[in-house]
Amino acid sequence: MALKYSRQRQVISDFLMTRKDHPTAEVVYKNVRQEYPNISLGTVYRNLTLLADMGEIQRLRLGDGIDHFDADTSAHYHFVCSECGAVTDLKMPCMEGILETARKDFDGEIQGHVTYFYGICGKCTKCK
Amino acid sequence: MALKYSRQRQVISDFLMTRKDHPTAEVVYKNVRQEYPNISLGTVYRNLTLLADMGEIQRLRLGDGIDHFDADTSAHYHFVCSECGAVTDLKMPCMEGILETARKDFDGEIQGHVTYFYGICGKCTKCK
DNA sequence: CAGAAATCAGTAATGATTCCTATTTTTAAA
DNA sequence: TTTAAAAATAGGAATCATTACTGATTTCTG
Repeated sequence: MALKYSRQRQVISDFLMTRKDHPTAEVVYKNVRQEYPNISLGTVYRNLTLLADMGEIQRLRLGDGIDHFDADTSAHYHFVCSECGAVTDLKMPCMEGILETARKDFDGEIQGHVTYFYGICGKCTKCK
Repeated sequence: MALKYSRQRQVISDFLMTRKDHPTAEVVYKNVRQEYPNISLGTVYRNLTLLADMGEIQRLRLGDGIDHFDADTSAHYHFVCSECGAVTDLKMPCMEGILETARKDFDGEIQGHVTYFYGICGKCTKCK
């Protein structure tokens, strides 16, 4: 067996499942530390990467230069607020056909696409 | 007047226009240095940011953690090779309507979207 | 239970990018 | 053309997210 159980990985995974705000590694670290005070940041990073590689979580790269993590591994789109940086899910269907369109006249294999939307979130709109 | 002419910025801008491969700041630096030997990396970064802010070039964030720059400021999509990292333009129309779809049931202002495709480029496909 | 293999905590290293400062350029006006 | 303020530069230090390293600890299999 290559992958051994680890209490730390379990706690990280459990924490991520409770969140719908797509936290960063740093946020995961700070929260997990509440119940596991001497977990190290490196362990958080390593396990987030492991979980993502196993397909149990999703790593989101949304242009802010910081990786966000999402326990919801289904295909769905995200919105990023340019004001406060909040990341939220969008209730829109995954765009089928977009890959077909991209494949036209392309020399190579297109395997997937990344899409996210940006703008000002509801909360920030109201605060102005 | 706020923005003054700078020979360095001109050279950077000129160089970028000759390229269709969306180079990184580091690549711009190495190339520009051929004809401008003591330009500094900080100057390259500052001017790329300035040009992008002025809308004269485009900053591309394609998930590899390194910013790429594109002198073509028209709306178009990119393909990133997961094997070699090459970035190429796709000849597909900008997806109108995608913003409308995203705006449905969303509380906040959606201003735009970022989309890129990934897979294995033609060159890497052949080399296997 | 023992021993190998994986994981950990803590810390150092990395790499892209930004910031800082004394010096040099640019530019508009005298 | 000279001048002086504002902006830009070179070079290097600092930042920040992330990864790598290492000796100690935990997990698992027989």
